[in-house]
Amino acid sequence: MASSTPIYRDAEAKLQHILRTASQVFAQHGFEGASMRDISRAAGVSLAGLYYYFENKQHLLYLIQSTTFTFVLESLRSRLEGVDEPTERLRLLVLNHIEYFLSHPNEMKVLSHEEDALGVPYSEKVQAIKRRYYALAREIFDSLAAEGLAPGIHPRIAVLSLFGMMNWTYKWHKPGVDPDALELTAAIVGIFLHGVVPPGPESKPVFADGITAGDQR
Amino acid sequence: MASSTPIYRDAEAKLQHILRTASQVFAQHGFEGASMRDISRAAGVSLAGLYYYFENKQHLLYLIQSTTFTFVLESLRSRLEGVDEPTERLRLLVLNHIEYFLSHPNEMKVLSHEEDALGVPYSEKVQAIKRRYYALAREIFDSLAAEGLAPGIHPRIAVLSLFGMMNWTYKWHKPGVDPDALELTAAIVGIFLHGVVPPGPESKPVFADGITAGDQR
DNA sequence: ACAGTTGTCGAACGAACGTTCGAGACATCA
DNA sequence: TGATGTCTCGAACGTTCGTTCGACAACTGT
Repeated sequence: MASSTPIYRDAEAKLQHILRTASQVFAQHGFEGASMRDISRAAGVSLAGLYYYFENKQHLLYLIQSTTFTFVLESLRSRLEGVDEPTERLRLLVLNHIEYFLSHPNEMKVLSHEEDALGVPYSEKVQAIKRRYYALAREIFDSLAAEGLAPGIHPRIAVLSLFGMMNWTYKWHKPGVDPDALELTAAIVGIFLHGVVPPGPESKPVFADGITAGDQR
Repeated sequence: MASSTPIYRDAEAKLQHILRTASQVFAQHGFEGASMRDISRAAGVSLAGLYYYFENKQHLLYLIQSTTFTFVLESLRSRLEGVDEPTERLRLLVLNHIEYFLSHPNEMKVLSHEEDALGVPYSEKVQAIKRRYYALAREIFDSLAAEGLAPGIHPRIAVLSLFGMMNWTYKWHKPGVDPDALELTAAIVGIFLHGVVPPGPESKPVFADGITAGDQR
């Protein structure tokens, strides 16, 4: 059973090409704003020819989101292997995320920006991957928190704030002028772990009632 | 000249009603995904009747973004008046932003999500407000930084990371289950200033090369 | 009572949309 | 050579899109 591989002349490669091109078009005009004609023109495939590779426009978006998200998740899993130190695991989470963001900006913009564009049944499948990804991040954070946590930090909010810092980058990061993945990762991890204020002898915690301790200095 | 007020039977109020309703529809389906017919139905105005209040769909989006952004900016300015302490000014920035996010989720989602949906000439006007808002935030941060900054923090990245934490909230915040504006503000300011790790005698700075200082404990 | 402005709407416009269909080109293996 | 599966496409389908137009009611100031 050596030659049980499917036919595949180069259909698989062409699908990947279409997915990459469609990501670019979706990133530029949004899912609803981009037409199948835009994609067919950009990919160099006839309008009808596109439908050989997927069932409809939603399915196309699903393919992009699903493969992108799966790759990011699996890439993180493999990087995490054999690493136990919680801080380093957190750094790998951020690095993996940021690296993919900067190297595949179109795909990641589509992933971040078109979350709600998918309808059932596609949405559930993507949600499932997202939940696994979040659970892994949460697990990493909880290990870190076990070593000690600043007072008043809710784990859920901490993790979502971290994702906020990471996912927002697609809105402002300009390759070449802004820092690369390694430096940006260090910056975000630094802020997340220790904040922007240097550790001092007298700390000034901020309470929910708005009173800042140690006002006069 | 006491009765020099414009005619305004209730046109201004009705425009506000349409803007609110349209924000809701845009927030739900996205700018491109929402049709003028959706908005007319939701607002209880005929399709043609909408065009008495604005020139076209883009103008409608512009009105939403412009008034929302202007309100947030002016609201922040007035809160900042007479407050000099940098930490408290930063807290007011976050509080103002988060409060409006939680009290006007539709408008803020449209503001965050449909940044690129506007074309010239509308886009430039909104960009101008955004630049003023960012400049004010940057000014607040720089005052804070003048009192001391953790090593390796780029101001631009710090401010944009803060905006990331704040602006990402619309993707996950569930009213009633997640914290209210005051508490959420305290959480975000706390992370931004001091991070999630408690201040300890031996700090563990993270360098760009990925080596964590003080590995063994 | 009249003229003018403000506000509202049904009906229609051309354009663009996602999707389908049947035909045909090309390669494969009998 | 002929049958079969893979891949591609022009042309068209019905629907929905943003926008416009002309008519008309209601209110205003004279």
